[in-house]
Amino acid sequence: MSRHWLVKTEPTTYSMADLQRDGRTGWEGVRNYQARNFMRDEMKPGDRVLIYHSSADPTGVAGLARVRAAGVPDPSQFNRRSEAFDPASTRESPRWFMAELEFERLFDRVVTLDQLRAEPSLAGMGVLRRGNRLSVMPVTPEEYRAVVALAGRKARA
DNA sequence: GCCAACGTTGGC
DNA sequence: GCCAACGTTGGC
Repeated sequence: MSRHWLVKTEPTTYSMADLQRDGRTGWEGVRNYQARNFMRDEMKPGDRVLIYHSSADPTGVAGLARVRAAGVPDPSQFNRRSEAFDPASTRESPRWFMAELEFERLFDRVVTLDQLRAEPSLAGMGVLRRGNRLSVMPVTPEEYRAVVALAGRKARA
């Protein structure tokens, strides 16, 4: 059964528009064990993903992606020049894993944090929880659908 | 830039 | 295995 996810990114580092341009990307640099475990053990190809812009104006869900692959060793852990370099990790036994995400849709407007908070059906959503810092987390199918509904129809060309 | 929240590290 | 210090996240 396919699952649904929310992943955070700071758009000054990598934005939904960047994903649209690239088509797909490796979700590198996540260095939190819980987030890693989700990407290594629970994400599956085809899963749907909400892309959330944090430390942004406005903050909120900026679009949709799909999991192309999961449990992929994160190459940045081996890159000395990367901020995410991990000298303790080896290629034989990598510590960090990532997902590969595929662009699906850029929302016409960000579904803002305020909008998410105002939506009763999203009251239990992880990203709204106080003090939440997890950058990869599951969402329920209902939450996913509610966010897509808030984004509205795709504008006509 | 502030600061609350919380994960990680390391001394013991 | 405790827990204080420290670093990071992320909204404001």
